[in-house]
Amino acid sequence: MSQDQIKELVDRYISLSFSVAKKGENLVKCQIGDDLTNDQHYTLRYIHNVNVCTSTELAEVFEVKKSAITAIINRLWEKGLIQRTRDEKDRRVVYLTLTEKGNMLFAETENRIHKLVESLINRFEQKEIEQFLDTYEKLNQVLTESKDFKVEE
Amino acid sequence: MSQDQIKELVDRYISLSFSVAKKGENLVKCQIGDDLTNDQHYTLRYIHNVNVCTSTELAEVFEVKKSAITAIINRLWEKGLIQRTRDEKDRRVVYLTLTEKGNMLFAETENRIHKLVESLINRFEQKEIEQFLDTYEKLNQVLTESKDFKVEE
DNA sequence: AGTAATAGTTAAACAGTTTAATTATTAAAC
DNA sequence: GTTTAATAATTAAACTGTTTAACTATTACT
Repeated sequence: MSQDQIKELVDRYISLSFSVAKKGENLVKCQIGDDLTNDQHYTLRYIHNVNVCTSTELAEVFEVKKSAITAIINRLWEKGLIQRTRDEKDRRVVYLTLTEKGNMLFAETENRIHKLVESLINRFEQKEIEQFLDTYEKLNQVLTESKDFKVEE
Repeated sequence: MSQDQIKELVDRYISLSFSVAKKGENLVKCQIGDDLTNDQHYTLRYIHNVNVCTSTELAEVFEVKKSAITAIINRLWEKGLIQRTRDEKDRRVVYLTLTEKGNMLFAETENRIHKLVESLINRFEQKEIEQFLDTYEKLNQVLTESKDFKVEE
């Protein structure tokens, strides 16, 4: 691959990833409505998937500081969507789970997002999506491995 | 495509897009350093590409309200990276351009991001990237057309 | 001339973020 | 065993980015 070809691919990727991220976020926000923010929904999704977790775990997964998690969990807790339970063995630990209300709201919201994504996916051939997702998955892996990428001077 | 197949593809896409976005943002942030935020860099990139623009144009492109643009432009202006010039014909309009300093900082930062993305892209076959970007581009188009998607009840 | 619309800003309020300090608890060292 | 480390979570202050609503200045319409 020549330098020019690489530069062109890099440029294309950078502007596409920016544009797709912005537009995707906005569309998701429309589906979620006013009860939750996107980040709050993502948080509910994670807890829903793992069933139980801690702030430390969320901070690692979302790659933010624990105090950022405390803030977001506080807001979900104030809305009655999340339960905090202290570990009786190790009383430093607080387990996070969804309340009944949290589960309901998540299910509703997730359903709308599913319908949105389904309507997007239906615009493609199955084969094309699968290829796309395969590369996307690989990209996700490469991003994980590049976590400590440094430009050599 | 069966319902289950669709559901699986949708699930895969949702979690991947979330994960890739988060990790990508974090990697970019590492390259940008402490002089700029990601959004500030994106703003500089847009102005750099079009050379001259207005707040209204930025608000449309970024899909945010104009007051959000005022805030971000103020911060870039305070750092001496952006120039504001009133239109002499229509004195309501303010043209935004990069200052010398803005151009320099953008070039430096963009260069580091380019090297990052290049290192990512090099992990793939050229053919695979091109296919991926083609679908990504189509997705971007579909997202634009879906701007007013509503779930039918 | 008088009313609409447009471009941009300001102010208040909120979500999400970081850094630094703090509390409570457990683990390790000696 | 007591003291020192480390860990889990929270709090407080500060900042960025966002929206809504009100406002200023200017231009366009009728």
